[in-house]
Amino acid sequence: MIEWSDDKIHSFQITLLDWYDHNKRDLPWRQDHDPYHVWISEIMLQQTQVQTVIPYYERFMADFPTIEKLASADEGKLMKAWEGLGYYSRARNLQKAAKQLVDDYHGKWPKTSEALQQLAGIGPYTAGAIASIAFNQAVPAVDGNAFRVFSRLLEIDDEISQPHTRQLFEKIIGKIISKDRPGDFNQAVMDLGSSYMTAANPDSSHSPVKEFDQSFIDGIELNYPVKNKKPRPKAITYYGLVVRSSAGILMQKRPDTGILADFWTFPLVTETELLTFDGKDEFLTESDMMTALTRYFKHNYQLLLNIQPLPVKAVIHTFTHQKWTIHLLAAELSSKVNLSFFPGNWFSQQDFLDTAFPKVQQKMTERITSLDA
DNA sequence: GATACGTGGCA
DNA sequence: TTGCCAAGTAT
Repeated sequence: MIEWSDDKIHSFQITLLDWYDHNKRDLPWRQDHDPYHVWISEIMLQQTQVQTVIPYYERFMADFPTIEKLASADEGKLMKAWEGLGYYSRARNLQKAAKQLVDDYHGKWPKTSEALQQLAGIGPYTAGAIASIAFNQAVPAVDGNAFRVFSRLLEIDDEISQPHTRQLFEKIIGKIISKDRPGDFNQAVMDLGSSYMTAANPDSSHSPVKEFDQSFIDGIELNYPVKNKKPRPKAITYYGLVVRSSAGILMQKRPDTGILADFWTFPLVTETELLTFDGKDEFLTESDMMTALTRYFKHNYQLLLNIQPLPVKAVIHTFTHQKWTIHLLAAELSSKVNLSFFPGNWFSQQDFLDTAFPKVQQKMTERITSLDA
């Protein structure tokens, strides 16, 4: 790691901000510095690309234009607005924080990074972004761009996923950040990181700060940032049941913790769970599997099912840590049944239009729809 | 301090 | 198809 003199820091600030003034992206949330606008955009942009966020941001502002509207919003409507963006706890924390602001802060924003981090869903990065952009506080906003940009500029070899490394970057950037225009400085770093100093195909030779880029000068910019490899998603096989009645299709509410918390999906059973229930290591025939599934639902929910395979391809969906393969089966309820032991509801066509679903359920729904066509 | 938490794009 | 990336936070 190299260090910069005060003169070099000043020169870097001038160069970066001059480039930003002439080349900054025209984004919907950059029309003003309203903390509500900054906040919503920053939450949406977590682990999500700008082009994906733009239409969501526009719709969100039309639906929930103020903190008060967001705080009092119907949760189903809020989730519908977030549908497809992923990391859904972001949306739930958004409303939780809106209520905090209305109830505990009388609708007045705290203006320091430390105070902002007391709000649900706001961590060190987002707090720094809001404090600097909306309130002109000279604090760093260390996101993936900042890690990449400054690790390359200064050849910082620390592994960036280590929590301690964030503090190192905050300290370093805290010295380099423009004290006059901290918000523009932080945003300039982000624009730089998404243009000339990208992860895969950087264009370092045309970068406005190439003369400050030690790793480029040394021809080793792709060595930065230093990052650990992630484990591959764990493969999980599911059986998904399509149960129809005159009232609609049977949907099951997921647990309120874990992946896709509180979302509605077709009833799902993991192959592992079913094998354990059946006392087997594997199913030798499809018939054995369906027999076990029938017993499983009868035993756990008092549901009597007549199951048969559906002529559709398995649904494959990959999350960050799990890869699901879902085999779909048709199931008829035999005669009159009591659903009181089953955590589910019959969904009408209108329900399917009104409810927010995760992408993996949308894929399953498409399979069924293609059968009808 | 590892791990969980969604989705889409790209090579 | 697989791996990795894209403006992180919570536990």
